[in-house]
Amino acid sequence: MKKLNREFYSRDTLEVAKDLLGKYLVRESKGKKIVGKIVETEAYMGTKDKGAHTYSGKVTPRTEAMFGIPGTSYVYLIYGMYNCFNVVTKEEGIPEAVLIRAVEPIEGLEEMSLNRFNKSYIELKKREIRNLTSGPGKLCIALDIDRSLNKADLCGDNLYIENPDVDEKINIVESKRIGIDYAEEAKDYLWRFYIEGNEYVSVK
DNA sequence: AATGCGATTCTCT
DNA sequence: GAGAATCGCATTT
Repeated sequence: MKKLNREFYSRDTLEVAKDLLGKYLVRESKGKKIVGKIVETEAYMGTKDKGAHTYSGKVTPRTEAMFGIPGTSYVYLIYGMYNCFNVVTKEEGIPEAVLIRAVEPIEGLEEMSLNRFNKSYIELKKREIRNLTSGPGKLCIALDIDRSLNKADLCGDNLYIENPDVDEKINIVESKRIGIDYAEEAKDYLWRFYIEGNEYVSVK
């Protein structure tokens, strides 16, 4: 059983965020399979986190997904044009989630390239290859993830996460989260995790 | 009904 | 390193 089950997600959010590093995010749509290795994550800790959408604790149309069952998705629109993909964790009613900030392209390179730059993978410049999936908005474009996948079940078949066949040793770096300067003391929490030395991490 | 702005990315300089 | 693009949501009138 390679696919991560509900129990994996039904744990402490910081643990899930770290354990997701090195796992394979799989997207199946239109008969195509796209796979990226998760290399960067951020934890958002519900009502005690000023950086989280759910800090107020109120259920709203946008944040409703974060209150859902662990192992489902929370996809939201940011800056009017980009989607961000999160994994809902902990337990139903506790609005915590892990933002997937970057993946490393593994399989379906041609499909990713077409989604991102509308041209073939072999035509990409080095810079474009590095920018395929090195950010939360970028990976959503590459893996064809949008808000139609909000509240999707990650224990299903369209979008899921699995263990790689051979897991390699990784060093995890802990650092401050990106883009939440308004979050007062919470902006300094070391709730961002990434694989040391990986080229696809968005901010080193 | 109106307002203000963001868990980003891209393109320039 | 700075500025633009762009719109749904949360909050305020």
